[in-house]
Amino acid sequence: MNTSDQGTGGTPAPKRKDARRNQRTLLEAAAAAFVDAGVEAPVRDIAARAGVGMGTIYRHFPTRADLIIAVYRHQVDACAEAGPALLASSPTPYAALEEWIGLFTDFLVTKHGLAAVLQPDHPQFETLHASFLDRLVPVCDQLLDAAADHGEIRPGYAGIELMRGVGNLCIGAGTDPRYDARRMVALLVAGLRRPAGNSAPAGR
Amino acid sequence: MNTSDQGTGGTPAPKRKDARRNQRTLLEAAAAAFVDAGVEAPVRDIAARAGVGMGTIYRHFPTRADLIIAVYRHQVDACAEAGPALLASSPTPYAALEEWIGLFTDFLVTKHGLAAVLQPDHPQFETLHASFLDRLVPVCDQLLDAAADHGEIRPGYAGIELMRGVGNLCIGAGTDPRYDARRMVALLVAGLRRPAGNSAPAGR
Amino acid sequence: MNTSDQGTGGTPAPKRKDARRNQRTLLEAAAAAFVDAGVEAPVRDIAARAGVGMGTIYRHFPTRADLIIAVYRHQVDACAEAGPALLASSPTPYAALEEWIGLFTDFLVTKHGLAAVLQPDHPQFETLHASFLDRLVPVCDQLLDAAADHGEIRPGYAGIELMRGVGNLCIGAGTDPRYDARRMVALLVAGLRRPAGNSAPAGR
Amino acid sequence: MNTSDQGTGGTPAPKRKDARRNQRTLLEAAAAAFVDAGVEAPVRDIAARAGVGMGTIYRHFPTRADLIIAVYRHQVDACAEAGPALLASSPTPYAALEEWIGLFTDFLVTKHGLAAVLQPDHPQFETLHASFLDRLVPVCDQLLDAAADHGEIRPGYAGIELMRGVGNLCIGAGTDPRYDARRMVALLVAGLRRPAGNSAPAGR
DNA sequence: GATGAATGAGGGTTCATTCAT
DNA sequence: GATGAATGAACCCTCATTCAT
Repeated sequence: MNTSDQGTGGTPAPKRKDARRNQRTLLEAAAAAFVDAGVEAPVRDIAARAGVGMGTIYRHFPTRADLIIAVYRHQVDACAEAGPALLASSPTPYAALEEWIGLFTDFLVTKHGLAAVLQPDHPQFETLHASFLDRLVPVCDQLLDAAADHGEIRPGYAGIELMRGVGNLCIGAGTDPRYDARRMVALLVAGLRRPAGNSAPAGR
Repeated sequence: MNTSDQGTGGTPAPKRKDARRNQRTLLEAAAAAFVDAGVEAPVRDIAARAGVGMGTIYRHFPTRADLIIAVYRHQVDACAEAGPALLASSPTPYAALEEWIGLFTDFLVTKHGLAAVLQPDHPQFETLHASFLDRLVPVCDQLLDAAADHGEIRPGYAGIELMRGVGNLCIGAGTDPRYDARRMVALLVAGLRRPAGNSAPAGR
Repeated sequence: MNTSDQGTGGTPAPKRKDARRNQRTLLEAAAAAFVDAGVEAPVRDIAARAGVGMGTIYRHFPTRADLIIAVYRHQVDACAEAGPALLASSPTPYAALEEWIGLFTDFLVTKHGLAAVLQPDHPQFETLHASFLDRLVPVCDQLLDAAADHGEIRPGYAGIELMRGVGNLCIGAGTDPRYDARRMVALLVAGLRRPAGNSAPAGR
Repeated sequence: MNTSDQGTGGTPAPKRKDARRNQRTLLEAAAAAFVDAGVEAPVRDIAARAGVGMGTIYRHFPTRADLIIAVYRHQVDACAEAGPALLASSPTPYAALEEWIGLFTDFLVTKHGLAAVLQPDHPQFETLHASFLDRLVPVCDQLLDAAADHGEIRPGYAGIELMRGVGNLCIGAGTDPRYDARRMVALLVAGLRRPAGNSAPAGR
């Protein structure tokens, strides 16, 4: 596994040292701007925070999706890697699933505005959508399968839908004190549990 | 008691026949525009669809919130009224809850873009938020209470959070065939069920 | 002198009694609106104050100039009529002039925004300009001539320019406590006085 | 000490050569537009005249007040600087005052539409008002004081009111051949003269 | 490479004026 | 005649994106 940033896709790391430093500055500035103004923060603002010109941003990240992906890259990676680890260390697969979904939820909830990005509204965001989910969905699938095999949850649920569901539940988290995204996510995951006896959720 | 639009409040029906017809046209155009472009669809576009000038929209609906509320008014009313009816006709309160949430979900899923509106991001949307939720939350509370009293679900969940959760799950429904909002909503509602024995969802 | 409003021009008085009442209401509403928002007050506002439709205003006063003229008609008339009276009753023609200019100034200063109307900026306002000045300029000329004949002021100043000057000095009166239009008008009129010996104002 | 525009404050000169040229073009276009359409000339028109996009105007002059100030900056400065010079070179302070007011009048008369700006109507124009008057009023005060000390004029008149008065007299100059603003200004200044014997202007 | 100036589409809002009812 | 609904031109302002320096 080489160190150059080629894994799942994304912008290749630039050669020159100063350019690399520049890119890091940029990502930090973007992350900060995203926190304050959402992932749709004006390019000019991000550039200003980073102390660079707007052109520099466009050079490094031709589309906004590229920038967003890069900003959250590391955290997505960390989350992906946590999956197998949790499966190995948790008492049961379901517990691992709960834990892992919790990690993902924390990630989304903390990063204000990110969740909204997983919406396939804007055409440009397909890239983005794919980039995030391609990395995490297999992990989620693995956890779901393990829990299902273990008889803890009803089978037939795909990682992709669970991820999208959790993502959606996290939209707007933190803006309304009466809405606690984590509680709702917990409810969703609880819904997966094999019911005591009857009354399986229909799903239509 | 005349049939004109006096129910719960909102924009009073205009006097003149043509204006009334116009208002209806407007609402239909807006609904269509919302489906295609979300509730932030440009005023100009909505006016063009309706074949009227922009001023006409501003006359009938001074703020965007007024328009949105008016567009969904009837459906929200219908949904609110369905609650008690279902409670009376269903075998158990939980069944009524399931059914009712299904209605709400259908409403949101069909009206693409509406769900995004329940986000308390934009200040203007407080009005809107209130208008929708004030009407439906009490109904949901009633159903939740009944089901809890009946021992079918765990107590302690508020209508507001469930509504928000369901609303969120419906965001972007229909844009991705792999994501079925109704399935996820069903899962969420299933999560409310009193667990057979152990392992209550934590909720943090 | 007959009572029907035909003197200097303007809208002929309508025949029916209710229409005449309507017109009075309109003028009062317009006057009030002009005080609050200047002579450019939105037609809709004036109509609303008068409790009539906008169409009614357009019927009675096809152009804004017509309305403005009508609103100030009586006061302009009164001012015009005061000229000869003052000339007859004042100790000297100059005193009459001072007094009369004072009346005119009071009229303009009180009627916020009117002064700005005497500006020949907007083409439409020629009508207006003429209407006001045609009535008052001869009076002013008469007073100037009398004072000049009496040796109290330097000859060669026309009523039209003095009126315009006074009108201009009244623009914006009342918006800035440091600017007292009446003081400046008094200065202007004082400037007309035949100088003791030397240094006649050049005028370039 | 470089020549770039750092004097009294205002918009800093941009770094790039093309931007600087652009700014000049803009100022000329704005000046021309102001002459034709007043200081409220549409941003689009000014931009079109200058052959630039509207954004360019907003970049250089974020508010309309900034633009207006910049347009008249140099001339206001020149006028301000002329005051002390005239005082030094003129035979008497009153002569200097006459001369200086003449300069100010020429400035206003030539720049049709500027005078209207000194009206404190629109809130935004406070900035503007201040910017112009803060520069010139002290000069005028100095001249008034000198003339008063010299016994040439009656004391008690403030620069601010004289400036406003002159400004007002210049409104609409050049649109009506029968109105010569310079003549009226001369009259106003003549009114300041200590009267031969009696009859001081009242001022109310 | 980096910069940030310039562009201009895009969206909101107001209000004089016309004209169906 | 009176009404007030509808029209749409005219403005304002923002910001993604390009490209000269």
